[in-house]
Amino acid sequence: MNDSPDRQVRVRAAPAPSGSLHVGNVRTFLYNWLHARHTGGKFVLRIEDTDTSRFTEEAYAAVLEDLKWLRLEWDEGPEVEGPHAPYRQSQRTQLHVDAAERLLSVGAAYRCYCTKEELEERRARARAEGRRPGYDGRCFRLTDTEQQAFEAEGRPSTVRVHIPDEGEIVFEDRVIGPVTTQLEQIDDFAILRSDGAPLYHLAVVVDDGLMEITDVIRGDDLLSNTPKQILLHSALGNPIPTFAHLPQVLGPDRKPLSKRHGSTSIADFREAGYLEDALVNFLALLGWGTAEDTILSREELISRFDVADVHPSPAMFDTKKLDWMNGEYIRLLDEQELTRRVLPFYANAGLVREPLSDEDRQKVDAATPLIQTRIRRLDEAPALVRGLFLRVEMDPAAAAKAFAPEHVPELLQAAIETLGALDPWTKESVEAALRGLAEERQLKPRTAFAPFYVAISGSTVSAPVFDLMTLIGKQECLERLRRALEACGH
RNA sequence: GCCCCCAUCGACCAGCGGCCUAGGUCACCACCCUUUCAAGGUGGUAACACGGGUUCGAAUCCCGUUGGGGGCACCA
Repeated sequence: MNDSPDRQVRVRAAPAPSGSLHVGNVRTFLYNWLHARHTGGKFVLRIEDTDTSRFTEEAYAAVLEDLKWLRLEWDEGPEVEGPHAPYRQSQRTQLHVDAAERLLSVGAAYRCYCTKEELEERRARARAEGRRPGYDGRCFRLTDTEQQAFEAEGRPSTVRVHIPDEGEIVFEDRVIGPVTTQLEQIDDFAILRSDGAPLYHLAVVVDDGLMEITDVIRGDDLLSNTPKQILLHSALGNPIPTFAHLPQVLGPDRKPLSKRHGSTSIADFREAGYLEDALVNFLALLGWGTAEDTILSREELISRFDVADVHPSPAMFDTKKLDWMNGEYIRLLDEQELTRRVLPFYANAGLVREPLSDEDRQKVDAATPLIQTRIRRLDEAPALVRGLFLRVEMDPAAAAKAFAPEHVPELLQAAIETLGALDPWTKESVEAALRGLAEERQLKPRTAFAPFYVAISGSTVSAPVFDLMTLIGKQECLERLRRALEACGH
C-alpha cells in the first residue's frame, strides 16, 4: 500500500501523441487511474510531445478523445489545467533547459563535443569488440584548454550527466521487486541535444519532480532506464518517486502487441463495437486479477486494485475473452441504451438513414431485444437484422442447403396460402400458423423453419424469424416467400 | 556482446511452505434447453518449463539450465 500519510499520491499518464492510443498504453494509464482512485490521489495527464516533427495536433486530439471515451478522467492536465500547468511537454522546454543549466553549474553535468559520427563509429567498434556500446565519458576528462579550444572553433556540444564508475543503485519496484544496477553499467547519458533541446530522461525527471509525482507506473521498457532517472532526480534534489513497472502486453504469438497483430488502437476497438466498460474491465484483468470474479464494475476495480498485486510477467491480449466479456456488457445494457449504441452501426451498414423515419424507429427499437443475446460486438448487429430493413439477397450456400429437402416447395406454397389468409398479423398468429404447417407435415422445427430463415433473412444466422416476419408485414413476407419458392426451381 | 527482468491449464487470473488429488474465468468438447443463430444450464479435457538444493514438508524459498522480453541513442 502506498497510503503514506505524509504525501498524497500523485500519478501521471504521459502519452506521446501518435494517434489513437495503443491498448497496451491504455492498460498502463488505467492502472495509474485505478491507483489514484484507490488511494484517493490525483491522476495527472501530461502530453509528451517534445519531438515536434513526429506529433500532430490531430494525434493529440485523438489521445484526449480516447481517454474521455474510456472515462479515465484526469484531475490535472490539458483542458482541466491545474497548479503545474502547462501539461504539454513541448511548452515546458525552458524548465528542462534551466534544470540542465543547474546541473552544469554544480558540476553534475558537462559539455560533450563528440560528433554524432564519432559516437556512432565508436559505438560500432565497441559492439564489434563485444563491449557495451555506450558513451565512454571522454569529454568529461577534457582539460580546460581543450574545452576552450572546442568552444573557440564553435563546435556544438551536448550536455551529459556524469555518472560515477563505482557503486550501485537499488530501488524497490512495486511489481518487480528489488532492482539493483551497477553504476558501471550506466554511461554518461545526454540530457540536452546539441541544438539545445532537452532529451527524454531530463524532461521526464524534471516534470515528474515539478508536478510532484509520487508514484510512477509505466511500461517495463523503462525499467533499465530507471536508475538513470533516479540519478537525475537526486542530482536535481527531487524526492525519489516509487516505481512500478508493468510488463508488456503480448500478441497471440507472444510477441509484444503491435500493429502487425491487427487492431491495437482504442479507435479500432471503438469502431468494432466494443464498449468502454468492457475494455476497461478486460484491460484491468490483464496482469492483475482476483481469484473468483471477472466481471467487475469500475467501483469494484477501484476498491480492489493494488499495484503491488500486479503480475511481473507479461500477459497475452486474448481477443476471445474480450469478445465474451463485451457480450456480457452488452447484455447488461438496458434496451434504450443498447438501441442508442447500435444505431450508428445500422446506419453505417446502410440499413437505416438518420434521422430515422417512424417506421425505422419502430423497427430499430423492436430489433434490440432480438440482438441483445446474439452479439458480442455492436458491429455484429446489422447482419442479424438486415432482412428487417432490406429485401436481402439469399445467401447461395444457405439457400442450397435449406431448399434441398423435397418437402420445401410444397411447404413454401402452403405457407404462402396460409399466411396470405392470416388475420390478424401478429407474432402469435404467424408463429401458430407456421408451427401448424410443420406439425401437419411432421417436420421437426429446426428443419421446418430453415427455408423461412433463408427466405426472410437471407441466412440461417439471424434474429428469430417470427419476430422479423411480424415486423416486416404480410405483403413483404409473401413477396419474399414467393421469391424463395422460385429459387427452389418452381 | 554486456546488463536487467520474466516463467501455474491453449489464454487470463487464484495460490504467497502444509488447506493442492492445484481453484475460477475465456476458449474447446459433450449433453440439456431451443424456430435458426445466440444466450442460459450441467458436465468434461487441460498446467506448476527443466535440473539441483533448503526443509519433516515446495507451485510457493535459493542456485543453475533452457526459453521469452527489455535496455545499452544528440528517440520517446
